[in-house]
Amino acid sequence: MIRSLRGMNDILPPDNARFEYFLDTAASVAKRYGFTYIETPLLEETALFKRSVGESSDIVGKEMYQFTDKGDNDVCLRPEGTAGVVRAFVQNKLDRAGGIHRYFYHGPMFRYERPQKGRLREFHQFGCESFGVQSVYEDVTIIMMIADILGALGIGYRLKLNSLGDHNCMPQYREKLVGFLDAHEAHLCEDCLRRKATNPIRVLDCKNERCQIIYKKAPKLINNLCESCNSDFDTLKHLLEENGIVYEIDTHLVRGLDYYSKTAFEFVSDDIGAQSAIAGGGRYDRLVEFLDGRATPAVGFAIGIERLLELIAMPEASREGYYMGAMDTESLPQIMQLAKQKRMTQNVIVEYSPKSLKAHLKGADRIHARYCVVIGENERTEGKVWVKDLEAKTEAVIEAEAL
RNA sequence: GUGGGUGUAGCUCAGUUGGUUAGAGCACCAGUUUGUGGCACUGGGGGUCGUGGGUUCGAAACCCAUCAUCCACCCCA
Repeated sequence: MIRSLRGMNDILPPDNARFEYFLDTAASVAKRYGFTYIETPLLEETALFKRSVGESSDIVGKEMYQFTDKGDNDVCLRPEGTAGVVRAFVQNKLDRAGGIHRYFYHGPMFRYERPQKGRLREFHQFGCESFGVQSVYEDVTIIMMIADILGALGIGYRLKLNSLGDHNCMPQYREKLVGFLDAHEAHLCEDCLRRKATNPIRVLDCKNERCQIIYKKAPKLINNLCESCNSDFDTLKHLLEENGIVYEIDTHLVRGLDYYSKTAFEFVSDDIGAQSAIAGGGRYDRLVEFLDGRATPAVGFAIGIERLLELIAMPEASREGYYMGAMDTESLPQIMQLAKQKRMTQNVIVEYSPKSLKAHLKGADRIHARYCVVIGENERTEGKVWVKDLEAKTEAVIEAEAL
């Protein structure tokens, strides 16, 4: 038997209903916030991700589905959504057009990782990207939008917040931190020594207890922000408070992708296992430039759809649609015609084998149909149909055209 | 990439210190006699016990390998 590849799943009932419900909900909220749908290719030039996500990240370093195509191009399946949207933004010269551009997207992402609960090799994200707004108010709006989406789905969460500084204060802080790490080099774990060289900010996220004890005394980025970063972060916090959004500051929140600056946030759930991040994002003011566009401030996020699925509170399923059947072979053609008519506006399932009324009712009930329509000999000779509303438990024999 | 757990019916799982035709519940199909659903009852279909070796008179069970899957580390959505 041929199986799907490891970490790549089919989405079947009943999860597909949740999946669809999530997309409907998220897209309609995003539209209310002025975002429009954008679709970009699943396959992109490898260089795009190297330059945006960053070579020091695990995603680019070891998790990409990368290969050479028949035209000898170095390509890979997208491991995340932002890079492609930014590429599209630049390629279509929207950076030069000026103004504000807001997009949302959804679709599969690919990362070659060892699968576990909440972590797949092919998974789906819903994300938004906003271009051209410098104001931290946009960051707040985006966070409120995620809260709206999660709220509409009945999903509880904790919001973690941090500021990563900008090209002004971050490099200075980095130096300060490296100085601190040099002073404690003898006591650091191997991973941290490696991180010190590649991406020193990441050491703060180290799970090693001995390292964490040391880092308690490490300089904190949040205390080393420049004036504008600091005041933006304050504004962000105040606005969130005023809008009733509870957050916690997590100075160790260092998004894994290199392009973030200033605002970084992560929505986590405590109910879904070790892979607890359900949404993450932040500001990436330099990324458009990195991808050869004109400097454009931007902020965005992505939601991991599979991680939400089991948390979604679905609206109660009600009886829906029609079940149609005949009691004798002669009546079957009429059922087919009735079904054709009704399908202009309604869901209709037709039972093709003639059977007793009782058996039809059983069948209609099993598929949760609202109405059971049956034609027997009596109805056929009179040009009528028998209809029962399985919810109201009422029934009637009516003219076929009146159905 | 590293560690641990688990593979028996469509699903959830039993299966005694190795013993004869491998079971249950749910689901599915059919029936319970005149044209009335959910309940109940009766019957039925469906399994090369993940795969390949080995030990044994005999393996679903014990051993080895392999594959798959799950969980965790790592990292992240």
